[in-house]
Amino acid sequence: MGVIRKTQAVTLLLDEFEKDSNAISSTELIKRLSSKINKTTVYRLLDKLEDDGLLHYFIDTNGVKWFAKCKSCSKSEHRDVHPHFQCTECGSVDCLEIKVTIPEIPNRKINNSHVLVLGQCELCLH
Amino acid sequence: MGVIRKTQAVTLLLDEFEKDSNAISSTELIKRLSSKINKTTVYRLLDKLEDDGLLHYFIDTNGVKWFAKCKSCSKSEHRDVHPHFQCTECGSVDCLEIKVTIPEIPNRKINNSHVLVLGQCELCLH
DNA sequence: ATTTTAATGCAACTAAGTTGCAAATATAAA
DNA sequence: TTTATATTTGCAACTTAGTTGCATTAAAAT
Repeated sequence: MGVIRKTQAVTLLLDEFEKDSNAISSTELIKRLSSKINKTTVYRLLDKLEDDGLLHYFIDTNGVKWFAKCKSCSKSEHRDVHPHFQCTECGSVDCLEIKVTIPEIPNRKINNSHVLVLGQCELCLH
Repeated sequence: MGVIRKTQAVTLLLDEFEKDSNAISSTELIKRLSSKINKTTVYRLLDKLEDDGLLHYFIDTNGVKWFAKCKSCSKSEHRDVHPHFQCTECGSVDCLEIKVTIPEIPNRKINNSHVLVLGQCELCLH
């Protein structure tokens, strides 16, 4: 897979991630773009852009999928594996620049890890 | 909420967690119990038992909800907040006894964190 | 300008989970 | 032990996220 053509839909979708530096949920994107892009296309593009290493995603505690721009990933590897933070009050999600170390585990091979930190964001702490 | 009566359905559901020391996905539970308990009841009981501190849950990278027994939680707090491991080959999930430390983050209050480690389990490494 | 192939929209579908309500069943009270 | 009360359950219908097949449209290559 992966995006091959720079279509209008690709541009519109990537624009949303330029406007919004935080993560955006797939359903939110579908709402925002509903007048311009069909939801099937949104889902397909998100998949492709993730595949290309332009976006990464993760799933929050409600099962909602969130996407955000990658900073240093490529098609061959998602190097940009960082923790995410979700505010339990306003629900907003963003990427954390911190490093979380997962210890070795006997008899298992660790390939990857997903860390979601829950708490109150800067705004909601007031 | 919370479970008040020790009904047959509660017993059947908890039995599944006695049989299986790993985590079990909600859909798997619904399948296993389909002849005995209605899916609505399964969902409702899982919620209640989670609320009571008998089970905890988390969501995997596919958005599937997994439940497992708690070891030291109570109704007032889920103390048993540990990482989970999912095998990328067979899909099985279990609880890890390791401790993962999340560093402080400026301007945010951390309440909780969810860590999902992905890799190959003991069996799939053979 | 024409051809080729990827991308898109649409409608119909699937699968997970939820809701309202009537019927069943635990538990408490008599 | 029977009766009353309140929780629990099953069912059917619904919601919401995401997927599939296919015909049409739009990039890009020729």
